[in-house]
Amino acid sequence: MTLTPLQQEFVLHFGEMGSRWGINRTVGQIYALLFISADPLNADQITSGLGISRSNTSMGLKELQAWNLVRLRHIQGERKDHFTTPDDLWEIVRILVEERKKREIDPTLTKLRELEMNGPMGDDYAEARISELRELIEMLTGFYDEMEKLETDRLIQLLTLGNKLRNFLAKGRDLNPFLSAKTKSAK
Amino acid sequence: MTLTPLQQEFVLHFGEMGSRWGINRTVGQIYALLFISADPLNADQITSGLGISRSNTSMGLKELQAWNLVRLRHIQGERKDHFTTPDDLWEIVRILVEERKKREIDPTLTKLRELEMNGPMGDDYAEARISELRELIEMLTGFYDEMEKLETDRLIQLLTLGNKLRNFLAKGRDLNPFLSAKTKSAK
DNA sequence: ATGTAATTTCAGAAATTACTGAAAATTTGG
DNA sequence: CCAAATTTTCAGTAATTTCTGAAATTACAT
Repeated sequence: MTLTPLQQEFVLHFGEMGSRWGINRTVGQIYALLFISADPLNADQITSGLGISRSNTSMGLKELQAWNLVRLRHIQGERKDHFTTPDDLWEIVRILVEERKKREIDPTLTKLRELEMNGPMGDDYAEARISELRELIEMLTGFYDEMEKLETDRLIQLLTLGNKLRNFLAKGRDLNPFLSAKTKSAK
Repeated sequence: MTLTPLQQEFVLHFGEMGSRWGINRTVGQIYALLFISADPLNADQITSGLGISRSNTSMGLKELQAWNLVRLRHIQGERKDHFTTPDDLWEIVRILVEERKKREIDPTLTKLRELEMNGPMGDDYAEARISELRELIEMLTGFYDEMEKLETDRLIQLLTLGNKLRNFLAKGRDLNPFLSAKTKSAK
């Protein structure tokens, strides 16, 4: 399979960005190719389109499926497996956030709770810092859970509120005392 | 310098998570150590505390400074440079989001705009997909810019709104027509 | 100015991660 | 159930990244 010049450039960019996104070059390229292809592709098309080995394609697809970013789609009358990305970009965003949370945040939250569980160990500053960090992460993931529940058009509404947001969170109203006495001074 | 058992475990965890966060093990460890240390540390303390080479410490600190995650702090009467993380966790969150946006998102946004600029290239599906993606990223970064402007306590107020959020974004009110006719059907 | 302390740079070694080709395993159509 | 097609696995190799020690540079005190 030959890529159009536009596909080519898009795919190469995603390959280069891959390392910053925590995936390797070919995984980035495979994803990009599926993303800008109108129809589902089979593994051989990906292999020839990207000029990589068939086994590399297999591993890349496996990783993308583990990320939930790629779907298997059977094509009528075709024997080979075909793959595609979700059409709905919002679904992709949800998946990305969810998976990154699972991989990058949840393990740390678990570890922090575990460290707190082990009871006071006489290391006051470190203990304060750890529980402060845990509280912060809980607040952020709590907010994420709320946003997660919103239907897409409600979410868009929130994202495009613009300065109406500042209005809603009007001065002096309903202030949360969370930050009142932080370790700031303790350091 | 010897670490307390609590510090030790915290530091090791950050080291292990480093690869998932896009930094290497020692950089993660250095950051973690500065984070849970009550006082600023100098490079030799970090070196002995983590059991790494002096030059590795130097490079790690350099990278963390490029990330804006550690600060140089001069200690009265001390000749060596001392380093510390910001005390305020919210500041750390802002820095992290800002830096990740800069590294992981902005280059792609630029590339997408560039591809669109190169004018229609007769690859309709890819072009539609690219502009859809650009619009989405612009919306998300626009929202980020709004949140960026909020003072910390206003931000906390928003994050802890809980189900009041759903109330505010009440059914049928002020719906944004963004998603009305997407490429969904085009694929 | 000079010597010492502190930091950075950098070439190569070590470790890790990515990729390939061949072989094994699985799936499917007849 | 067989044979062909397809996919996956995996051991070895290639490529990349990380880390170190030695040398170079910079900062500082006297």
